[in-house]
Amino acid sequence: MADIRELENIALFRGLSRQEIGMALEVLEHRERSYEKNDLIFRAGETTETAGVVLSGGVTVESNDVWGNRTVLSHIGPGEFFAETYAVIPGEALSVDVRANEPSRVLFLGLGALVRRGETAGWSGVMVRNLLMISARKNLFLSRRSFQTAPKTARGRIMAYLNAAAIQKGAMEFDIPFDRQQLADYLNLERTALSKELGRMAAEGLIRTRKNHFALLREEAGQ
Amino acid sequence: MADIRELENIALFRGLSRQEIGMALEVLEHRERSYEKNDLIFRAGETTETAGVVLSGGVTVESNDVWGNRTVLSHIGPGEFFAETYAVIPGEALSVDVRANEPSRVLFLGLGALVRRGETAGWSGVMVRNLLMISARKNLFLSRRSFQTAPKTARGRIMAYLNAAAIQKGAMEFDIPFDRQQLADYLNLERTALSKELGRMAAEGLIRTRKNHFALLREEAGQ
DNA sequence: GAATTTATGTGGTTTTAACCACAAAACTGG
DNA sequence: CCAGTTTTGTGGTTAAAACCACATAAATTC
Repeated sequence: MADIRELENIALFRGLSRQEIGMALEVLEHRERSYEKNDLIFRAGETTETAGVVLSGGVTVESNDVWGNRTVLSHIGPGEFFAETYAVIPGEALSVDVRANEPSRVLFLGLGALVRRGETAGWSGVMVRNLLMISARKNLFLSRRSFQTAPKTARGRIMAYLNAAAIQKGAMEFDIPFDRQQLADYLNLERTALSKELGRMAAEGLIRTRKNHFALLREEAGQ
Repeated sequence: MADIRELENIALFRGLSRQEIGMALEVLEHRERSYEKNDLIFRAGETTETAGVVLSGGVTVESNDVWGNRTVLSHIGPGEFFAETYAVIPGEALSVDVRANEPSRVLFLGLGALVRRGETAGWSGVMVRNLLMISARKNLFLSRRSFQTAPKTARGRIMAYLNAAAIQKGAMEFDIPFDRQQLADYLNLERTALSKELGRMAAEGLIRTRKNHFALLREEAGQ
């Protein structure tokens, strides 16, 4: 079960005392659940008033059309939210699936209640503002992905992605949360085309990679 | 100058009396400005605590890299917000330019002040919640664009875009806010490739188009 | 640890969009 | 209405990714 200490670092509860977090959990009808790898957490078409917070593990937000084309929109790691957009807009049907990318624990929070409550004073108001920040940051992430998928060449997209990852991790060497297929689906590339381009880049001495571990080898790649 | 009646329909002021809107305008240090076509309103790299509302005309949010590659992220029409994400996150540098797509009037509102004010009760709290809804909806728009740029073929992207436009307008015939170059930059296509594909689609009887007016001619294209 | 499944890489072919040069058409401002 | 500008379309070439079939490697299961 989730410890209050585990929740203190979650952006939604920033600025709240432990006691207030406890009260908030009541109001938000929290519940926790565990998932195995590849379990579906939300399905496109559903509606929800409930958002999820990843406590451990990781989930992917993806869209799958009837022809089997998959688009990976984002990866959500520990402490991060998913489906909060839909929880906040009443009746809006999900346009994405959410899937456990590995064994994961998820805390669900009924944000709909929070937003619809007239009351905005006190910790309730603080949480709405926190939620606004969370939503705004998600905007930035979505924009970022747009820039990573904008280049017309595979190399351009891969570079954009790896650069962003390096900047975010603050290191030239890092793990990514995707396997090859998922990275291809994230960058809107075909898997084997991605593999080939990564091979070429390694041959040119730009990167070194094994599985989901990457190292950027040249300055121009890291900045 | 903006009439209060012009502002009543803006999502940010939903649920506020005219009097409250007046007070809010004070707090938000509103100011209005007009732009000519192609004027830059915000420039990538800047920071702002001020968001914009389009009162008339329209603006585009775009990214331009040093090699001249342009990506059009979105078109903002009357009553809609831009840069509110950056206004809400203190110190976050814009990763996009905002440009007047035609002669436009813009109302600027200092949302930073609103979010940083401790007070969340009363109309101030209502506005924060409205802002959350605005931000959440922008999330949906950004996701939608991701789905429109995800297909690997020009035809797939064009279809995804036109379908979404038809659904949004609730009609099989409509105007789009983009010229050919902008639509190409929105769909991450090369302009002449877009022209050719549109030509092919017209030849196949799928669509009819002249300038920025489009008509979808077959059922399978309209749903 | 053998068998099976899953993930990744490679070669070859085909399709398609980028790219380039230019023509035609539509708009603009005197 | 004309000259100049901007927008849109077309043809041809090239580059690149999609696609397919398969090989290899790694992980998982029993």
